[in-house]
Amino acid sequence: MSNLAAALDVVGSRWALLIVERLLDGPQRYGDLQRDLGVPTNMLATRLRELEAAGVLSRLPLRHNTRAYALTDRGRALGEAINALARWGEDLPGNDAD
Amino acid sequence: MSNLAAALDVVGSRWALLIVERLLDGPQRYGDLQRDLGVPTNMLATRLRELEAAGVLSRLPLRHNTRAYALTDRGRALGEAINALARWGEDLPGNDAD
DNA sequence: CTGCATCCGGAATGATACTG
DNA sequence: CAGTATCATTCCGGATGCAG
Repeated sequence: MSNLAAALDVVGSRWALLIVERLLDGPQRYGDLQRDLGVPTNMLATRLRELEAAGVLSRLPLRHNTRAYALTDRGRALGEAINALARWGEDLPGNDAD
Repeated sequence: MSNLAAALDVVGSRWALLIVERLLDGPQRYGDLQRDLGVPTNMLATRLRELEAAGVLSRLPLRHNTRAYALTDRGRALGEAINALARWGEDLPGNDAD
């Protein structure tokens, strides 16, 4: 399996990269991600578990019943790929040239 | 919708980036992609149609019943994102450090 | 009130057989 | 060789329920 396939195996599912992109701005809580991305709650829970298992993010306990999700070093390493993809997305039809 | 979401809308489906990665080496024919990537034939046809519609690749007629798929400029612009993702994939568990 | 699990219908994906 | 048609399976998304 190629390295690209291995990467897509981890972050190739529907919301993974969007979640990581949001976390590049700093740790976020569950509800923040949910409202900000519009991701269904069950999908968010599933992706967060997978991304945590893959070492992309980790849970930071805040107070009881409240925690934040923060990128690990491996998660932050996705920044370049995410930025490259987002820049590519700028040139797609339907995006104003700003 | 963010630029990343727009990009994933085009190349976020299961085989899209793997197909483009393969085409970065130069134009390929249907059977080449199918055997090289192990992608199911119907998925390959679907993705090729979508990627062509999105302006990522184009068909090059070779002879009767034979054509090749080649990246457009927009398709080649995905190279950076793909390479970034592939480099990220190198550091995942299960990959030897070489 | 926030963080999740479960249930269920619909969409995406995959295996295989068949056609021009 | 380059696809299409069909059907099984798996994934996704919205609603709802429930625990801390």
